[in-house]
Amino acid sequence: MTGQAKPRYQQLKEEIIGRISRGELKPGDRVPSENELVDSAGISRMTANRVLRELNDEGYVDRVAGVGTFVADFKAASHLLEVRNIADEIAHRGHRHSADVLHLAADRADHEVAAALGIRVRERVFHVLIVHRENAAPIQLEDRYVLASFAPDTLEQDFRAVTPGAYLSGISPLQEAEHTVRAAIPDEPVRKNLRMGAREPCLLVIRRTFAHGRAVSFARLYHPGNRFELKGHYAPPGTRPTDTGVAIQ
Amino acid sequence: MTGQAKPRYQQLKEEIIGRISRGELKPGDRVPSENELVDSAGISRMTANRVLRELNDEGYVDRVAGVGTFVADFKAASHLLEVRNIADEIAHRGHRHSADVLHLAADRADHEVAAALGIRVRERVFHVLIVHRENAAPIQLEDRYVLASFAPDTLEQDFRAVTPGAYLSGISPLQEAEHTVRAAIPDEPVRKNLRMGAREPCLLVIRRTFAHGRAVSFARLYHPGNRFELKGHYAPPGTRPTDTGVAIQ
DNA sequence: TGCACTAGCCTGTATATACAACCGCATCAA
DNA sequence: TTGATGCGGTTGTATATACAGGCTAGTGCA
Repeated sequence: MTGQAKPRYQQLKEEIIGRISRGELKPGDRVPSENELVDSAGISRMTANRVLRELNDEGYVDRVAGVGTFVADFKAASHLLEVRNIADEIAHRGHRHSADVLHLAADRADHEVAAALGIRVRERVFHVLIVHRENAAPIQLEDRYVLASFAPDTLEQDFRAVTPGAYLSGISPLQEAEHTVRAAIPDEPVRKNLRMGAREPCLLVIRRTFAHGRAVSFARLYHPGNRFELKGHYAPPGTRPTDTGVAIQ
Repeated sequence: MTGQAKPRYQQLKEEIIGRISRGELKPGDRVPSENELVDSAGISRMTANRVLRELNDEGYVDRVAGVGTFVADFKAASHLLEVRNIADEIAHRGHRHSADVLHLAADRADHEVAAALGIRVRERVFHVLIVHRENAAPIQLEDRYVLASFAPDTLEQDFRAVTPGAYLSGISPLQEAEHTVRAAIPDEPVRKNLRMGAREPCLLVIRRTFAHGRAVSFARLYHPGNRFELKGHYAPPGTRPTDTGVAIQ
């Protein structure tokens, strides 16, 4: 009824991915070598090689000949998941990033937030509101809700120094993301915080990120339409695509 | 001087990818089987298997046990490359797609178009302007320039039936895309064609697609901000991400 | 102390072989 | 005519083996 036995290389891949996503193996940790898998799992080295090679191809681990196999940093994936950390993005252009935390508290989920995070209405969630600036010009208003059980230390963070996205990635690799991009006319508070003109449109990115198979964060990212654009580049399969948010020059 | 000999499996992969991208092998065509590669390339079957398996993983080919290996339809990739064919997208929602061709001619490239396509200013390019509708409501204004040498039959196409994106994909698989997303206030002609209100923002997608390593098409896609949004979902590595454009309900 | 070398582990590639499952088609039997 | 059978080609998986090349730590020599 349940179906065929999965191939062994697939079973072992899933077991290792499971260990990574449950946090038993963290970025930088050593993964069993081919020979260790041969001994522990009773498979041939070619099969062990396939397990680790495919995990490498899929970005879960990094392999270094002569050294070993290690759980990958999830930075590359974060490009996709976070439209790249906005602080890194700004630094990459040689500009200066600064941020102000306008709000940081445990609030109650409204209907929209509850639906997005899969929790009950009025359940406790961490809520943070941050303005990000590039060389003093406001470029993003981040309105984010975080599942309290996922990141219990949220209220102690200094989000001027570490963006919420980076903080969340550090807790556990964010494995899945869903985002929606809209053009909209911002309401008064948003317009004020972004120093936008009266009838200027904004680019609104609504994002949910997932870890351990459930939504852990829900964010609305507002960007001034005349100073910001999203760029994406899709390269042929086999190479890694990149997505970035950039300020219009 | 030139460097290491590449591994044979890699050489063979590149040779087959080359045949696909030069159009010698078209979607649906049969790719040499593992045993044929064993004979023709003088390699072992395990190596031939790796060649075809990785091409399959990277989406270049489809493999069917007991039948053979065939060049893949590039539909899946087109989701990424074309923000999914808008006609398919609308049909997928059970709605009716219609389109009007407002302009279809060989025009001269201005500076922006010339730069985007890597041609000289005033060089001849095909220019097409189309309004796409979902159940009679205009949802996209497509302002596209196509490299004449790439698609010489452009002027004979009926773009009410086949979208330019689908037409171009049929000529040769589009292998690479670059896009920019902005929020903007449309100018008068765009606003009129999309039946948009006076101060309504639009979501503007600017896209270049590449084939054979060069830009072949440049398009500006305008969408009414209150009726359209872009959705993306990034799944864990190993699964294929999808990107779609959807109308707001 | 400092340096060169080597042993040992690791990944990367490649071969030869084996068995299972799947598919299409031709052949054969009812 | 219809249905069943089997064969050959194809992919999918797995093993055992081999050699090359990279890296590290420790050994031993100067």
